[in-house]
Amino acid sequence: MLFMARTTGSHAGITGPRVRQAALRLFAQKGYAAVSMRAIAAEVGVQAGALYNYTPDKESLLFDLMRVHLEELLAQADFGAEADPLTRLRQFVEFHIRFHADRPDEVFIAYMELRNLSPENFAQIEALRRRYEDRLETILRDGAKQGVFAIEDTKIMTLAIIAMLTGVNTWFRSGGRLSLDQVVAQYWDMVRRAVGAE
Amino acid sequence: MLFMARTTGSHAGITGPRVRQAALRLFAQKGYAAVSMRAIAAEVGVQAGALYNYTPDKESLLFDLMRVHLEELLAQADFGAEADPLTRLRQFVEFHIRFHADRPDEVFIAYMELRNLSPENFAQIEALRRRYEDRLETILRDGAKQGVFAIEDTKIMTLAIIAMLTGVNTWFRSGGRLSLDQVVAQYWDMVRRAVGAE
DNA sequence: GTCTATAGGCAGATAGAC
DNA sequence: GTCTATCTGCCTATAGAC
Repeated sequence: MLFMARTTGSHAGITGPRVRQAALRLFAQKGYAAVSMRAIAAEVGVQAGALYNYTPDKESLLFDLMRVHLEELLAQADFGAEADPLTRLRQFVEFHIRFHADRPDEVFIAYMELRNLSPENFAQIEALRRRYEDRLETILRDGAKQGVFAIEDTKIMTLAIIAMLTGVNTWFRSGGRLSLDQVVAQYWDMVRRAVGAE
Repeated sequence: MLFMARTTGSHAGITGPRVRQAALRLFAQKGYAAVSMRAIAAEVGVQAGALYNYTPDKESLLFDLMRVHLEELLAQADFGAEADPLTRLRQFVEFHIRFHADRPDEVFIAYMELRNLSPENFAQIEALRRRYEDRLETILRDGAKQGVFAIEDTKIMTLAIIAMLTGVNTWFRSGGRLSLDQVVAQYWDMVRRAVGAE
């Protein structure tokens, strides 16, 4: 048969993604603990029991959203080690701002709902985040070693830069006073000065 | 009578503060939505019904914690307008780091639990926070006007500095690798460079 | 794969005794 | 001011029909 008979309901294979998307939106809007499985089911258009075909429990839903988000972050955060540190730092700043501005809900959840993970899942998420921080710290250390940057403590500088850049998400709105290009340019100025380049 | 008879139980006047302290600790640790009135009561050592002698409802407990925190912040954030902008900026950086490091639970709640406020209460809290941001923005604008700072957009610089400084709370632990004095010194270096001073 | 029904438990808030 | 008892309702997760 070239054309397979549709199963009843014909939504096989798409409900799963819709469940994750509904959970993402609601968790970001109201907070994990304040969102019931019934609310997620209602957003998808099914009954609560049906959700358990796609997740073993509510926490796994949260964990998977965080894990996938951070794995995508790591997959895309590639700053060629052959380039000079100043170029790599500029690439990092631009990448971080754009990636996070594109995913406000994921970013919000990944920072705000860590308390709702089991210790094992928490450790996994923290390990992924740590790997991302290490990408920036490597750039800073390379630059400091070559004398391009003047940095007293690369660990603090790493955390300070990430906090500053991630803060963009709390106020940036597409279509507002500033374009994302302008935001990137201004934060790049601040970061370049902060590391003592040029 | 110079000496008043004690009322039965003799705790009149101290249960209220203990309720707020228990709520603060539990909200910060587990999140507002995940903490029940029964859990707060257990921490204080009373039954759940007794809490309603001290708060009309659960949300008021949260709101009052945030409001008092931000009012204390504003009351202490006084940077003499007569001094030069660079000195006032240094005072701001030191004050912000120390004040926030002293109150990790209050800071956490005031940033993470905004979603659980009614629209009216949310607006009040945001107004207080905005007043605090304005104190920094005024310093930056004065410095820019006098040519002491080189700042393209004072609003962005304000938010970037506050995000960077508040980020200290996510990793700083008293007794760790760095003293708070060292942290203050390093962040002051970064901020001074970021605004283009000297 | 989705439904209905339900088990078993906890939630916020209130009433009335002491 | 605190207690016990309770109202009313929602919670996560599972069982079994279709």
